[in-house]
Amino acid sequence: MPVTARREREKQQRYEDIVDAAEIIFNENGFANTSMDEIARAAQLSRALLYVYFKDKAAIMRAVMLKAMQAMEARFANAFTAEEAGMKQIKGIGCAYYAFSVEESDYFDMLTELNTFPDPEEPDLVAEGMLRCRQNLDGMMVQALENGIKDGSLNPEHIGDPLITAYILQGSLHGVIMSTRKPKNPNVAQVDSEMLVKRAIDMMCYAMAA
Amino acid sequence: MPVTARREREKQQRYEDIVDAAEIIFNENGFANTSMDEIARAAQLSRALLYVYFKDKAAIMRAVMLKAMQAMEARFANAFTAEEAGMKQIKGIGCAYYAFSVEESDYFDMLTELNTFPDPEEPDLVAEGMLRCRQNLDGMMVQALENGIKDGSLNPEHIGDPLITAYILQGSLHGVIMSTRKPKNPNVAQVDSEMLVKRAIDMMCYAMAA
DNA sequence: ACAATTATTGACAGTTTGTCAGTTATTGAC
DNA sequence: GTCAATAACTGACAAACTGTCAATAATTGT
Repeated sequence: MPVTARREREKQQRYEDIVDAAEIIFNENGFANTSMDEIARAAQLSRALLYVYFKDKAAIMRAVMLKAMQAMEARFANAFTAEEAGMKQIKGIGCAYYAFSVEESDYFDMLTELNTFPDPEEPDLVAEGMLRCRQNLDGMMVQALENGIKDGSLNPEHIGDPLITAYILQGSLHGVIMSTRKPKNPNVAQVDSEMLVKRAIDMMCYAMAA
Repeated sequence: MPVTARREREKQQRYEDIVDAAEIIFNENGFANTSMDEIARAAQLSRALLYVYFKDKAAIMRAVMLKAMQAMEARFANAFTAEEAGMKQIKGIGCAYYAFSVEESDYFDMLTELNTFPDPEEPDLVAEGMLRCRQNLDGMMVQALENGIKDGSLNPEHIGDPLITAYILQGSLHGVIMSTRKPKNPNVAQVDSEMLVKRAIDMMCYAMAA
């Protein structure tokens, strides 16, 4: 009689209901302009119940951010397995990052916010999930770089420590895409952002090519 | 009888008092955890008076962000004028950016936040100042790139449209530095961030070199 | 001296937050 | 089926914060 198990499943379901509802509202109004009341209404629950499942609004936000990271991880994995050669894998991951930023732009923006978002007071399951996700992302990049060194498509001299290079690639690509997303600078708004990002990817690849 | 002028100066002074006080509190507690009351107390003014000078808390934040941009602009200008050759100017600006992120890290973090910060409902003097600042930044980068093409230190084929390349350089460098600043990823925390950033600069320069 | 203008503030109404005592629903034992 | 125990859920409260406005205080020119 797995009654405990069913309870557990229902609890999990409520949790996801809340996160799914919050995701919509956050994307509509932004984190700061969203109240717990709105989330509760969207999830058809009482506001007080939200506090049973989450410490506060920021904790809900982090749960949504984890979803965003996992969505990106899936795209990275697709791009990674679609190619054999290291250079092509790197380029593929770069393009996947850009596609992600266009096709799941809300998630991309959440990952941008994550950079300035406060960490939880005490690590929880969400933080743990984020960490695993990050490690997977890093792992794929490192693997691709090592592949490229082995298969001769990348220059080991230019890459040095693959982990460091992976950080550089991720950071710079995120920065470039980010700078084209909310164009407070009217000049940037006018440029073709796809071309710009592709050029950035090409520059990095050129700098690493054998 | 420049009594009006003195009034104007005093008004300007109050304005700056508020911004200076807010800057400290924001950096201590973060924007979200700062109340108008705290700012008012720090500036030794009544809370209501803040609303005479600023529409709301976000407007004060934007004023601080403008200061941050101007601080960075000054560093860019120093680096730019310190060199003659285009390549050296670009590299110098890159290093200045990193130095800025270390020596004025609070300002750097504010500029990171600026990416996800809401724009004012209606453009004001602060927004105008930011725009000018951005144009100056872009202008210096473009100038340096054009210098490099003229003096043969940079490869025009690899640069293409200097403005596009300027955006790429700024975006990617900001992204790389940002990714090393709040290391939610414990691995990143362990790496030598100066080395990492310098390597990123070298990669970009290598990709543009003649 | 005083009317007019400008600067400043106290205090109010409206939101939102986090909590907790209390209510309702579900379960397993008998 | 009944009922005590446990779990799920909620109404309602105190505290904090926001933005505004009428009222007060200070400064100016006449």
